[in-house]
Amino acid sequence: MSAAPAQPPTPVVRTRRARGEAGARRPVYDASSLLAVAVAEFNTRGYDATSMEDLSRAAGITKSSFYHHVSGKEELLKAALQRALDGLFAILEEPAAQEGPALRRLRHIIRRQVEVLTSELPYVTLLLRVRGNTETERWALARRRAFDASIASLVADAVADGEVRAGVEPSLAARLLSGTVNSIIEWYRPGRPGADTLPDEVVRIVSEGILPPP
Amino acid sequence: MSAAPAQPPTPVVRTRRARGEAGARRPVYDASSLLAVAVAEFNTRGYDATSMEDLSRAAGITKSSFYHHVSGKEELLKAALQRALDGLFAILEEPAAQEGPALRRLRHIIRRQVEVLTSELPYVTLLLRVRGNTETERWALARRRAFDASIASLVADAVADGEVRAGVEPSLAARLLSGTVNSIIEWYRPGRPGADTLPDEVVRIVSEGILPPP
DNA sequence: CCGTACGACGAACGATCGTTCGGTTGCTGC
DNA sequence: GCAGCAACCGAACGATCGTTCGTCGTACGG
Repeated sequence: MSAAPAQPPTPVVRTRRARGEAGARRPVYDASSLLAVAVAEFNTRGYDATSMEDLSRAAGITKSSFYHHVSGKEELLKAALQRALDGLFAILEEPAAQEGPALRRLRHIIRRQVEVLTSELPYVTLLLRVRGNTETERWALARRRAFDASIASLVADAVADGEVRAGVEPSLAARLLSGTVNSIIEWYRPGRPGADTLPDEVVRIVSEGILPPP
Repeated sequence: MSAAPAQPPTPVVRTRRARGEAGARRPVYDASSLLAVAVAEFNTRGYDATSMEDLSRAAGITKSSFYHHVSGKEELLKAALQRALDGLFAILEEPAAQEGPALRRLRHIIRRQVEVLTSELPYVTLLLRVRGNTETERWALARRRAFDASIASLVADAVADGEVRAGVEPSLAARLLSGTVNSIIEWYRPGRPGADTLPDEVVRIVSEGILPPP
């Protein structure tokens, strides 16, 4: 499997070994840097199609060495999904997401969701592709559904308050809203110009529409 | 792998054997019915996580029997992707997609794309999840990009004609447009009420927006 | 300058992968 | 009623999967 183009003997970005004040040594790879490498591989080949051999090769060490730092494949997945979910759920805890009229809260959440999608792109990408094969994946799916349900409930509130134009079924609007925002992971890549204006542009587009009304 | 909940010994829907007029026998399973079974499994577990054992069990026969009907796993994938791509590209050949002002053509294509997405749901779902690990997957990815490029070009034409409201960057609008439409596969399931009105609702929402302007 | 702890490594484990093969069964056309 | 063939099955193949283990080299604390 994973007949993807074999990458060249990837140069490894090692966090230089540093001595702690108490004399404790730090590993050459910290857990988060190996996680970043692994998530990048997961996203290009897909989680199931990525072997531990692929991961260790991308990190520049052998498979057995890789296991010296991580506990297993699924633990890597869980850590990545945890990070993505933490970023998303933290949005709901912000004051601007909890106070004020539903429509205003909704717009704030969408703007922040775009920001988290772009800043935590690899982790959220992995989250949005989970299928539910293992217990870890099912847990992530359930948490993700809970997040979407929060937004859907907010859309329903906005409709009930008369803040959203009539004729739009709330559940359909919420689904298309989430779908539109989440689709950003399919094309956004960090470092492109105008990335800082993206959140506002997205909020504007879901508000005004893409095409003009007929 | 594929620790997904083991389904009960699935009852098999066999197309009853029929004698052809010329005396040719038809197999108990025709190729398309086995393809449908396989694609359904691919979509629930993911292509890589689905084993040939899973497919044959879903069809109600053993793995070796399954190979009597199909030539291999990747051939199944290719046939499914072919069907999805054929459905999408056929839209571009319709007269209403080739004649008239860009905005009108665009709206027609979107409406038809929603229809194809729902009528060919399993196949399009598989197409939208392809990652590019094998030559077949890369071929499907390239064809899909060509389809998206056609729509993006049409959006650019509409903007150039002054038919789309100002302030929307054409490439961003096109990407969010495709993302919105494609996200339907994440939640649409056949047989739900109001399915026939979905295409028009989607066209309306991408035209008027989801939330009211601030 | 030595002892040790840790990072890296090769080899191998059982399991499962996609695929093949030879043989059995039961219906069909003649 | 017999020959033939399509459908089916059990068993096994080489490969690769995720994971484990014992060992080696070496940089660092003492």
